[in-house]
Amino acid sequence: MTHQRDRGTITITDIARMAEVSKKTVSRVINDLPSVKESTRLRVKKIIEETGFVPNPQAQALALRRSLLVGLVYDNPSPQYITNIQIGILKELEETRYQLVLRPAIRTDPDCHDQILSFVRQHNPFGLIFVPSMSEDPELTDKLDELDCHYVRMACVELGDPSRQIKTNDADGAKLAGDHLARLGHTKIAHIHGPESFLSTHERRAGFQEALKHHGIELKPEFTVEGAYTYASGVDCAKHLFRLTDRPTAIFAGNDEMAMGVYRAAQDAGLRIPHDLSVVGYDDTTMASRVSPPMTSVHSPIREAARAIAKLLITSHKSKEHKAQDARSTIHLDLNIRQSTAPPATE
Amino acid sequence: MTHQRDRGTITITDIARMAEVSKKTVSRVINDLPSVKESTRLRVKKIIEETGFVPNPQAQALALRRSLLVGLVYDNPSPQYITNIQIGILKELEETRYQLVLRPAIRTDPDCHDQILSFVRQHNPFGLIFVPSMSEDPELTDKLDELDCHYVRMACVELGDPSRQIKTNDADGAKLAGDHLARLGHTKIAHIHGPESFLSTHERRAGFQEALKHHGIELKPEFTVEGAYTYASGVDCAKHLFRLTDRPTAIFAGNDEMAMGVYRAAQDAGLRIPHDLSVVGYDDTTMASRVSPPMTSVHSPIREAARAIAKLLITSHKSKEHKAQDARSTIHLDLNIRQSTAPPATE
DNA sequence: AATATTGAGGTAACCGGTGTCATAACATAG
DNA sequence: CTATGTTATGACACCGGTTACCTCAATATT
Repeated sequence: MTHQRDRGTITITDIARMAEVSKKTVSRVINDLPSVKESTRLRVKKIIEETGFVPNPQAQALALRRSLLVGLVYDNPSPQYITNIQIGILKELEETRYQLVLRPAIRTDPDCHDQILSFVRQHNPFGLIFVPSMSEDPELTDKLDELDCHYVRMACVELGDPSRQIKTNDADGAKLAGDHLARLGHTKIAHIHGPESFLSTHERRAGFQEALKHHGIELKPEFTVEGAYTYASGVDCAKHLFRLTDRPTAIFAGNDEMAMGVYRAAQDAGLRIPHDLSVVGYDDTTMASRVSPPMTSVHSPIREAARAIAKLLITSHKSKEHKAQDARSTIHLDLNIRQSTAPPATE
Repeated sequence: MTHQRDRGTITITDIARMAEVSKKTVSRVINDLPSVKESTRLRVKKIIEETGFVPNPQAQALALRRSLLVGLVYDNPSPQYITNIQIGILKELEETRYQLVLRPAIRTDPDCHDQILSFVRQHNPFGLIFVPSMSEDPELTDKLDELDCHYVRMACVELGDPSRQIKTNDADGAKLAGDHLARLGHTKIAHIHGPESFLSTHERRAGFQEALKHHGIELKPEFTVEGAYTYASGVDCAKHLFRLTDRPTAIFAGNDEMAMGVYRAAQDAGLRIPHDLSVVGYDDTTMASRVSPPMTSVHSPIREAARAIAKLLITSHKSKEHKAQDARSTIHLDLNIRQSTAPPATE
């Protein structure tokens, strides 16, 4: 007589009874542990299959001190960016039993670390996924190591164990932008970069600078201004550049948000894009293709990168000596050339 | 001698020993249950306070058959919308122990229901939050009722228990749009609405139509076209409208995405906004304020609504007879008038 | 032949809480 | 001063898994 419970959920005890073995043996089968005769293993598996039994996550979490939760730690406020990250991760987690939990953070918040650490201590997540710029905090990762918490990171450069990270190679992306503008014949090229506290700022600026240098063009200090990766800062920085006596004919903005700000400032200043000013963005957001004229932007496959990082979290945990190189090499950057860039107007 | 465990986590047993009471009494204090002498309660509370003890979520979930997970079920793919929803919910959940788990769904997927139901059965979430258009599925909610699963909904109309729902009153929002265009003097007004399968489509269209009627204007069938709430469909629908012999002088799009499509189509057709064509959107996304000219759009406080719905989930569970009217009444819609609307050009 | 090793499997305690029920302490009524 | 509630508290099983440890037979080793 089957003694059904609350929602008629089947437990490991039910399976054990049906297969006429002990709970422990069923547990061995579930976890693919040795010391189970092949015939027994098959018999148990068959019953599990037929009944659709799935081990209770809470009970496992309690016993193993490790839940099925995967925490996504982020601070980038761009909706487009963060939803792409989420979609990528969710895609990878789809067929697994893991659940994605959102852990937004504010890096400047004094108890930002504590919030994450207390989440880890209380909920014993399977692991954490860090995306920029939360991934760039070495102190935090040190603390997590102490707690023996599993995590992987997405970042623009290598920082730590390469087998637990996906590198987005922002410098390479910026090089594409620099190369493109130089080839068009621009020489008076400006760059609006992000805040110094972001590694991507340095990477993108360095890559851009290197590409220009390769073409014998100097990125002048007065043509290099600091924005905040926001629309408003893009407007301000562009206005500043337009006021210079010998204004630039091309601007590479550190991200699309700021590039959109450049569009606005250009319009206000009566500059036509691309005739009077070429603009290149970074991120290739949806907006880039919808503005008028459609904007040239560096495209980074965020979704795929997010999926790869989620995969890494799951696999790197099992096989510690796993090679992440393959995953990393799939991150392919390219420049989406649209109508916001053209050769400089002849005087 | 304190026998520390793995991460030095303190358990209810530790507290019990320190307070010289049984586990059960500590449990009573934690859950604010009666039958605890005031002096005992205070003593236990003090120790809990001092040690920073927090009950283990997995153990509670196992015993109570109810976890601290709150599932967000959505299918709206707009990044801006969904991040606003998330931000609002997270804000409300911040000081609680609940964790937000993402459960994206595809309504047309045949096993969309099964995925949600199996999540519920396996993870025993505290509750689910449904946002449009996932909230409009009566079959699904019936099944959840069977499972005795707690849920709340955000929707544009009332559908079921009002104390477990937040109404966004889309019809009222659309009325604002209709009223605005009519007051400007437009009579040849078109509406690009969403798919018929969305309740918001009907609400917005009805509200818009009613506002026009109030001004003695008819919403002609040939000026009412169906889009898909996407940018591309907006472009197509607008192109169709422009080809009509007596084209409209104003268009109200069912959402900003489609309104952006109208912008593109207008530009391609050489129509200047607002001189040749007035455009009104719905949602008041970030893009609305950044396009050129900045777009008039119906503003709905999504974030606040999301926060309210999360609050409802938590509170309605405790006091079943809780009044949700207050929460609902705070949802205040308004029209953000920008430069995309103007009186029709005189012939 | 005696002993060690291995394989297959079971038993019982445990993870950290909560439910049920019994009981001690105390207050009130008769 | 006992009878009777009521309040405060604890003992113990249980939620559904896992780990540590044990048994027992079959095989390998000396």
